[in-house]
Amino acid sequence: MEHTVESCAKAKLAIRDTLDVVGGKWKLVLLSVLRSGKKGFNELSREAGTSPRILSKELQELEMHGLVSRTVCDTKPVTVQYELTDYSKTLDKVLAEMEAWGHQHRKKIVSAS
Amino acid sequence: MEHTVESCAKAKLAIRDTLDVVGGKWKLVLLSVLRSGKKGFNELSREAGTSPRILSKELQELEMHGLVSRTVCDTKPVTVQYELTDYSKTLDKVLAEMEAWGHQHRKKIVSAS
DNA sequence: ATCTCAAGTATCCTTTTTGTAACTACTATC
DNA sequence: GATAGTAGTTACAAAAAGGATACTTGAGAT
Repeated sequence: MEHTVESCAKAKLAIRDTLDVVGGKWKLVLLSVLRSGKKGFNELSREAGTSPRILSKELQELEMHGLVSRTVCDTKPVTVQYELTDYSKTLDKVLAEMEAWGHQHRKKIVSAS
Repeated sequence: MEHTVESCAKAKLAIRDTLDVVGGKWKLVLLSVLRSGKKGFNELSREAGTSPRILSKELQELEMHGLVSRTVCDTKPVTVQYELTDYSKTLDKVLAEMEAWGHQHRKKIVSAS
């Protein structure tokens, strides 16, 4: 892999595109949490640690981008299931690499102190 | 790889740690741009498309985290070289995966319209 | 009737981020 | 002396993001 000025312009664009979809404080965390299975709204709110307002907005955006599906279940009280889509699996490697990096970085920081 | 609730708590933390270091609009873009070689301040500003104010702040943070080195050269006008550190190479896979994803996502979107 | 629980929404406010544009300091050049 | 190029900083404003809390709606349980 070479790093010319032109190839970097492409890379820059791709990075930006990715950040537009999964950037911000919560989207990757939500995807990561949803990997352990489908979740209801409040359940997700608890596990991710987001307030309902934020969660609602983030989920709508993830749904728009085809990364999460929302299913209303005919139970009483009505429940909703949020679940990863097949397309979201294309992000698996990104998530895996970020998890791995975060993990090793924390170890590095801790051992240095 | 299994996705239990506990392993997801770990994953969540790691993702958060990563986002704390390279999250935001510019850091990954700057790292990506710097992959084509060391750059001066204004050069970086032009290529990345950031104003000096933002660039200055972002570079300081990247330097603090050991991802970028800053070298003052004894030229007239004084110039400064910003360069990737060895440690920043640990992010190569993350960057590569994000680039790949952004690239395929754009193709998908374009072909759908 | 009242309480509870689900999934959200509405309101309000604070913090963070981003951007613009001007300005500094230093030197070299015209 | 005026101008330009380097690397930033400062001041100010605008926008985006994030957070806390209360409220809504509908049905079942007490």
